[in-house]
Amino acid sequence: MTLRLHDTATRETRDFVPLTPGRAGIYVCGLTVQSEPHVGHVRSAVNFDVLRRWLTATGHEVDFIRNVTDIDDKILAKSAEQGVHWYALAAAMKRELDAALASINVLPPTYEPGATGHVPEIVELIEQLVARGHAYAAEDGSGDVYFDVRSWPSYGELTRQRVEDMEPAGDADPRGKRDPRDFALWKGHKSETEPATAAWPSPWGPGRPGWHIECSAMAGKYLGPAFDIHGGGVDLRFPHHENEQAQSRAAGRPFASYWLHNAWITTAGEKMSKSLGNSMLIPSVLERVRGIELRYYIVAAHYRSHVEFSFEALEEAAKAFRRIEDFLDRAGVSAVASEVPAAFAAAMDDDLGTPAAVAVVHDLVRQGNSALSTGDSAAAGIAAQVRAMLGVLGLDPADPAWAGRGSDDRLTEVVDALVRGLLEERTAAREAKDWVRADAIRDRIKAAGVEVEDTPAGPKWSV
RNA sequence: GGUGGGUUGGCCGAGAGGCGAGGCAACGGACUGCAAAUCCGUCUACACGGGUUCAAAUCCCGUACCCACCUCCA
Repeated sequence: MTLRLHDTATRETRDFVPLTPGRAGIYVCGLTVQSEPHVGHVRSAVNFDVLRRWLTATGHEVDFIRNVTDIDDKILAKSAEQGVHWYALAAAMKRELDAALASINVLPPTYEPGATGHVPEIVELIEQLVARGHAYAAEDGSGDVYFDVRSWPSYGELTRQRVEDMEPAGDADPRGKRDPRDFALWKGHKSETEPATAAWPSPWGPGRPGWHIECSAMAGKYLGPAFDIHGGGVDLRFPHHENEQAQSRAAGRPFASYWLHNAWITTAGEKMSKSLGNSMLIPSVLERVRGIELRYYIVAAHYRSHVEFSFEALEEAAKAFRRIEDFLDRAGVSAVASEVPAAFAAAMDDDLGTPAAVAVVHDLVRQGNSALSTGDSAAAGIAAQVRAMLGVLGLDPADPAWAGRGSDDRLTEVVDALVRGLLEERTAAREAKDWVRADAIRDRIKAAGVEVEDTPAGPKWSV
């Protein structure tokens, strides 16, 4: 069976056929580093991380490029408000993003280019577009350069919209545009309002890149004129991805073969960016659940399904994940199977059907628990398969990526030593059938937040 | 106005013509000194109104409501 992906450009789920067999080039639009990352932001990263891991697991060599927009209107506006350098704000937010992604085990991209480091490539691409008659310098002397939407007949093809039907940007300043729908490739420097550091030299005078052009330039540089998969959030389909494709194709580059878009996470029906309090920011969410549990929550929903975020649902997901973890604990440290079960592979091949894939994990967990309770030796093999599946989803609790998060090893040793003494007393009481005393000890430990379970192998404690 | 998506059991969340995804919660049973964990079982749902079909949550027509995008957005 081969991987099938839902291509939002054609609205079809079709076989993934890489341009070069055994290789996959993926470009994902990352974040504009202008504020702290929230749950919605990391969903996109997790979704495409799962795609990457599955392609890798099925024998592809993956080139995974995720950009970071480190200069734009918002960064400039926010930094001005806060009285800091724009690059200081961008760098600080980039560190927050890195920390958030690391906390949920999102693999670092093969390379993570930023717009500010690719001005020459951007300028070169704009020059190509001007030379081909698809872009023009603004006639108002602003130093802006615009893409000429009317010069590119297939503009709108990605989102199946006709230029005439598009709502003209009423609020936008038409400046030197030939058509209100033309968009900026290059933004001339505004020396009276913008810092001098936010400008780079260009044939059209000092300025900075427009938002869309950076992705075309960087995808082209690292993945070539044609590459396999372009990803991002649904909101980026238009205008961002439409414009990226128009720019790239107008410059003679075939661009992406498949377009993948992840759906939103909302709160109370609203976009997170609108309703956002601090509680949806990653550090606060991680005060409620562990990173691996947050990741499970994201992975358990299909990437194209809208998710209504709630802490109740998140905590429920955490419980479901602990069931998987508990099984692995009970089964003991195991190997990782080299192959994933066929039902799991089939689910993943079907447009990354992680919900069905997670259901397969749970089926195996139940079988494994059953084997453990009857002393069946199959349990170890099942645990190895479970670990293999979790690995693909980035959810293997034994992955060193999770180490050091959630529990401190030295502290665990200290607690273990203290609790063990009490448990020995309790065991003695139980052997003497002194249930009152045994339960009193268990209650005392519980009052400190430690649960005790009696297992055939003796008492076990957990926080 | 244009474009795309949605409405599934107490809850979360899959599925896309027949064969009950999975989890959480609840209830019953097994196990246990009692628990916990685990296992077995129970709870038979698809917004509404028509239609097609031997068979519809799934296809078609209509209606209602919700969400996203239309140049800041993951």
